[in-house]
Amino acid sequence: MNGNEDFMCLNAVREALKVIDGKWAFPVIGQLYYGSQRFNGLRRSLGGISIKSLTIVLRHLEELQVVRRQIFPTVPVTVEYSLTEKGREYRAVLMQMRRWGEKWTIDSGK
Amino acid sequence: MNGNEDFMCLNAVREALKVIDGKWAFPVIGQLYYGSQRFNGLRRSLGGISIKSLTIVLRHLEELQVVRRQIFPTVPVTVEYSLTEKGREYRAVLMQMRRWGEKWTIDSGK
DNA sequence: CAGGATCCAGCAAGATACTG
DNA sequence: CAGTATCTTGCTGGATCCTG
Repeated sequence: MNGNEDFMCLNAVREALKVIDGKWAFPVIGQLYYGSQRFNGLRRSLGGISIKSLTIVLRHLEELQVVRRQIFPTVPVTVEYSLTEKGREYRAVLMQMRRWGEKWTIDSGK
Repeated sequence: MNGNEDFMCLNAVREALKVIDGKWAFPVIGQLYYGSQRFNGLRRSLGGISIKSLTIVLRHLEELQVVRRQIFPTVPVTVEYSLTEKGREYRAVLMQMRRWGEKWTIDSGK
């Protein structure tokens, strides 16, 4: 049996699943594809996200090294969020989702 | 602006995201790639899933037409779950996740 | 501006008991 | 075997107030 290869594969997929875990991870990443943005800019772009939720999802993505956080010592402080190389390459996953979605979605109006 | 194309794209991705929503969707799909299985067979394969959770995730995937449910009028009744074509082709998404995961995961032991 | 801290509602999910 | 029904709990995420 090749259970070990299966295991490696599972771990890799699980790592990818972590990235889009939670209600806001995908919207945030999608927004960051447009370029780096600041905290409150993201809040406005994303519509209804709470301060807490945005903080948490950004910390989470930072931990996964998908998002980079840069602090500029202005007054008041400026913080910019952007995708890392790892994050930009995640686009391949989302594009594959798009292909699948476009092929199989009847998109019944609405 | 091509905001409309963005919108179409977003919808397609969202559709794909629905498939792996929840704690058990991916494990169940992964298990079904091995072939069609019955309810209690799935339960055993998946380890710690509860009856209720398995029921819910299967209904959910059935709704998305990713999983097919077949009933055989034996005594007692036999119910088999398998992936549809739509479900099998979802593998492309998971494989892309795998590629990304293998490229970017340091896999620090553990 | 960019959060931290706290409180709370709602849902996801597990445990258990029962049914055709 | 393949679920349904019910109870309960833990976590997700929103609302609100406060800070450097």
